[in-house]
Amino acid sequence: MVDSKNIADLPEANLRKQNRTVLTRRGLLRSARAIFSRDGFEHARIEDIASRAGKTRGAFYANFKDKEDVFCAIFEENIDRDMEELGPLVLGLPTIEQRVEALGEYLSELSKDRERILLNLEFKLYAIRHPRKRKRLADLHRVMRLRSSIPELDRLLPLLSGQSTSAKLTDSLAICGIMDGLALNYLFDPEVLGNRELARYMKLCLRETLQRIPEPKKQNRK
Amino acid sequence: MVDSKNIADLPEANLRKQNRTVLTRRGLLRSARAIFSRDGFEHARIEDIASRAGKTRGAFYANFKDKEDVFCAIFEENIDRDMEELGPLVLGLPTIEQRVEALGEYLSELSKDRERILLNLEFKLYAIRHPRKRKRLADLHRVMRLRSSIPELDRLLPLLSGQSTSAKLTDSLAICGIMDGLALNYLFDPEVLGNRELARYMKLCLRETLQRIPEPKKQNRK
Amino acid sequence: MVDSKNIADLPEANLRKQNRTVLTRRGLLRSARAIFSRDGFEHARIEDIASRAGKTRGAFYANFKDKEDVFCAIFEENIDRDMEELGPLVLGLPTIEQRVEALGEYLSELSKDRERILLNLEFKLYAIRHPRKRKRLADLHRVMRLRSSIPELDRLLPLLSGQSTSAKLTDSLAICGIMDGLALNYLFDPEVLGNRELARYMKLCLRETLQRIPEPKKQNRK
Amino acid sequence: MVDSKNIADLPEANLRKQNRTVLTRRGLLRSARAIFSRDGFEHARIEDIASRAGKTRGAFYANFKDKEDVFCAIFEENIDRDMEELGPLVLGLPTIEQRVEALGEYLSELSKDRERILLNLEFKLYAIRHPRKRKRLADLHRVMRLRSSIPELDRLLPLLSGQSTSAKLTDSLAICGIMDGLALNYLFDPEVLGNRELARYMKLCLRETLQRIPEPKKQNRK
DNA sequence: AATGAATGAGGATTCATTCAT
DNA sequence: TATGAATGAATCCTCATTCAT
Repeated sequence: MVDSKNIADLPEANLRKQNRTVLTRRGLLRSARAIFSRDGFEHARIEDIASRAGKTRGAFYANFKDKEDVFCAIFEENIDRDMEELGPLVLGLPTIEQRVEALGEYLSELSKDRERILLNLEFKLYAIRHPRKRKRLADLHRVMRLRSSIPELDRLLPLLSGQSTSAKLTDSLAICGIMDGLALNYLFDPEVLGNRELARYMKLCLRETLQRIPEPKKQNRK
Repeated sequence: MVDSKNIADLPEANLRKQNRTVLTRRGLLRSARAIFSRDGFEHARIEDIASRAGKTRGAFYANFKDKEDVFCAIFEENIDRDMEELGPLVLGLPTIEQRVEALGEYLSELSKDRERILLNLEFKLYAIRHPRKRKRLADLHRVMRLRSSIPELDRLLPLLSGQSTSAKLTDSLAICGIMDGLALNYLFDPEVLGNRELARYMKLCLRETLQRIPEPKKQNRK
Repeated sequence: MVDSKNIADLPEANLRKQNRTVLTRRGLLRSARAIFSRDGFEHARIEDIASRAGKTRGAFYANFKDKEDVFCAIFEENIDRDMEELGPLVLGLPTIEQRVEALGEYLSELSKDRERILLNLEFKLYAIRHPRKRKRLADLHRVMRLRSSIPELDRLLPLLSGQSTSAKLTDSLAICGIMDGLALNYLFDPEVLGNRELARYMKLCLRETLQRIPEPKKQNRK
Repeated sequence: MVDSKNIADLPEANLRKQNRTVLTRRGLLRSARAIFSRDGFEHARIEDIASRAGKTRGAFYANFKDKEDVFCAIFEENIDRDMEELGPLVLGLPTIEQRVEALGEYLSELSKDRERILLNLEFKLYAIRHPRKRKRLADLHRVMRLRSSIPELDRLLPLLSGQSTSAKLTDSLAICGIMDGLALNYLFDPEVLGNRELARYMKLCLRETLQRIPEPKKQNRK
């Protein structure tokens, strides 16, 4: 008796319930991004994260184990989202120089996404400072790189094909690093380090990276 | 006689006392660098800073107003210290390429100074996140740039002379930024982004910066 | 069915929760009175206040912003409570002299309420010493006077009706002042300044106050 | 040899030294009065006391055992100073009413000496709150009363002669109490409780006190 | 799943007091 | 006697986390 009622009821109720759950979690994640990027990991308060999402601490703890848990969840979420945008953007372009141009533009645009930049730095600093956890976090980051940049860059930038996977990783990381640094300093002093410079240096480094192997063919650069 | 003794005594005592004070302060500063770089500004504990210097919290508060005060003091101390090392190092070299080489080497070496890199990032993040204080901190940083890099780089790298001051600032900051980013990512994943790459990218960007104006002379690069 | 249960449940739960909150707050206030009066505002420890109420510091801070906050809350609570007792007590009596008698008795009784007296002094000293806040605190006290003593005394003591409001205020404050002083000194040295004297002086001053205007009618005093 | 030199030198040196010592102590006491009255006993900081006297904490501890020590010293100092001023002021007047008038004027004037009033209240509160020490402090206060007010009031106000010593004490204390209270409330709200009222109530109570025994002779009051 | 009261560890800061000079 | 660096106890306050509902 009870069952038959439940069988009919539950799916619908579950659906709604599940939906609400998903929405809550999503809201908390969005909120956490904002707070972490505004205040940094250490200074961020669970309560601020919850209340910005219109919830209370209880909701937070119903969805995440602790502060570090959301923190990681944020980056796991990022992994997939990122390059989905990059592929379509760059793949269509015919020449390397155009791709460099588009990619540089894209990355220097990213650099102005304050939230993203600060989260990224926060993540790396956190990973660096917690050696116990570094492996886990670095794996997470490595996964991000492997899953996203390489396959994509691979297809995007055929000239890289000659390199070993590890060399590609290195180059990707270097480009990320340069982006990190330029973006950080752009936030630090936008008047001095402006948009234009951001883009210029991004492209310079991309170009270098992409042409490392066929370096003698300098005529390509024209 | 008694007087003369007193006259002699007091300064001596003062000297010793002053000396002790200076030593304590110096010790606390050194310790603060280590702790801030290890734990980050927010997570750093005053007690850790004090006890690492063999002192107690009281000694800390006798020397600094609060955490932020030491934090700033560290960077004020850096300002003068920094480029004193750079001048002698590079000025002696005759050709630009040699200077680029030496400077790149120096900067990529700096990038491996974990403490320094992390402090730097910490400083910039802190400044970015505290707009009220950003002006003060950015001034501090600007002063650093203006006082050190420019005059020095100016003499070091005559090819820059043609640029406006603000363009020089921009370039300096960009180089710093790239260093920040590469260094951060080197710490984050030294296996993937190694020494060699660090130096390579540093030099690439330096070269670009230094040759922006006379860009046509690309044959120099060979 | 499930719905109806939920609908019924939540308010009930809320009620219980709210109740608990109110009880906690009330307990903390009661406790704060005791501690403040025992130790004085400055010397009072939050922890003592909390633990005397069977709670921890956290509970305290969940209910009050800080020490000053409870302190004010205590007096805000007093405002209403006070004269509720005075009205019934005195209004029933027919002659002025009886009222003076009853009021004097009441006030000299109050003077022996150690907690109350010490809190009152503490409050006034605090207000005097914090000019920035004095306005706020004096307002609080003024309100107390205006809301309670005046309307009440007004009805209680018709002979005062002829006076201006400000004169009434003055007289009320004077009576309070004399009570403060006598009570303080009673606590300071009960052997020397005893009950009887307390009452005697209270009544003397009341009589003076109440008869200031119709002062010629000295025969009433008999 | 040494002696002869010392014999000649020391007295002079001692004199100067002693002088300096006395001045230091005096300065610290004066400063302590100001600080205690401004901040209250608990909140007062040794360093504030010292630095207001142009000295450092060391000088303080060279002259006083601890905070409570200065606190008591202040009142011991007061004991003698006080009524020295009162005698000459009042003794010359012929009639009781004139003396009441003068005394009332004097006391209401005292009530406006902020420092004095606050110190007095602080002293009494402190004594009340430290039962262990209360005896000592109350003795101190009793001595003050016995040494100063009574003998003086005795001579000043011959009508009191008929009373027992303890009754005189009581009356003195009552008058002090009323002064305390009125003065406190005058500081608390000078706009409402002004000069005039202060004096009026002081005189009222004095008159009552002084005429308690010959109370029937009401015609004297005219 | 969500609330919000309560806990209690954690850490900043203050200051009376000591002590070497 | 006086200085001032240093100590360390005392206490405020914050906040991650738990838990009853």
